Amino acid sequence: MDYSSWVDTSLDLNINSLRVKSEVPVDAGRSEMAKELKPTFMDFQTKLSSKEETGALVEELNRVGEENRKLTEMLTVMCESYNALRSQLMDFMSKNGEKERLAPSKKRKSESSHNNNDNNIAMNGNSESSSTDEESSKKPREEVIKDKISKAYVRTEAGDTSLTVKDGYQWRKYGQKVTRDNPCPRAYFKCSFAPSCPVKKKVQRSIDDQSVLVATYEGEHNHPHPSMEATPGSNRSLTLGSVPCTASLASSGPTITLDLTKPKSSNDDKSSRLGKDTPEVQKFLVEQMASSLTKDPNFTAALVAAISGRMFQQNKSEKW
DNA sequence: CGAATTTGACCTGCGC
DNA sequence: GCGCAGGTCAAATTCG
Repeated sequence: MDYSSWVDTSLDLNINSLRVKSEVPVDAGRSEMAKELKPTFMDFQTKLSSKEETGALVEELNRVGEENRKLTEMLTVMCESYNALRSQLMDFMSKNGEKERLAPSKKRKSESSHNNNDNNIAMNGNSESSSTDEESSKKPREEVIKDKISKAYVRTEAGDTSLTVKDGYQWRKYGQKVTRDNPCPRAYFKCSFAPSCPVKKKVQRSIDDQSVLVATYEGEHNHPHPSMEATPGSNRSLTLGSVPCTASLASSGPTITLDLTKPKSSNDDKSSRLGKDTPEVQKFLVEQMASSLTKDPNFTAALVAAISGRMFQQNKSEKW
């Protein structure tokens, strides 16, 4: 999918007032910049009276504000596109899921209802949440963990045989089992960061692609994310609500695996939280934008020009 | 030596 | 009720 068609991340920052042309090749631009900047700002200083200068600054401020507004709109559009696409995906998967469920299976009920994830098109979630009070009294141990189930797909390096998914939390392994439908063993983890945290995690390699780890999270953490407290920014994973979003660094660059398999019908509040109103989502998108901005040589050049220009301007005004 | 992991035994739910 | 399969427990083992 071509995400670049949604939003043009190479932002046109309208830096023409500084005469740093975006068409100038980067390397040439950087060397030319020094030559170009001095006369530009000398002209800028000498030609403008203080009133004009104030006006220009106000104009600049307005322009920046306008761009800020545009960015916000772009972000909104992007989020809406994401939501639309997501709902389409849910429709598609629910149709497929029904087909699969119609097929007679000798497998256990629980397996067919929420564990048909072998082909990476998973319908996970709360299909069992309709259990009656009678049932829940029969199995009190399960009632807590059945409410929040999410999946994360994490690509690992080829030689990596460990079943560890680095999502920032501390996990204690308490079991491993080879399941019938997948020759790769499934590892069972409990969250050990907080003693009372009920969250469990199952990690198993995908039967289709053994380099992909499928992590199934059950329950919700009753404590803040460890990386938020300890080393913010050191961990490149975050959790969007109960939906994990895992970033792993590969040789070709960061791979981001989002769990989009939450059923639309269940947990409507969750679904809406995935939208533009979720601060985590906005933070994540802003980080993505910031990342793409800093990678853009034109933006970097413009930033250098703007900063050096301001400094030059300030030095001049101090001297005068 | 304490914490973490491994692994076989046991428990539980489900289909027949 | 029996067998199967997934999930959990806990003693043994490994690791830092």
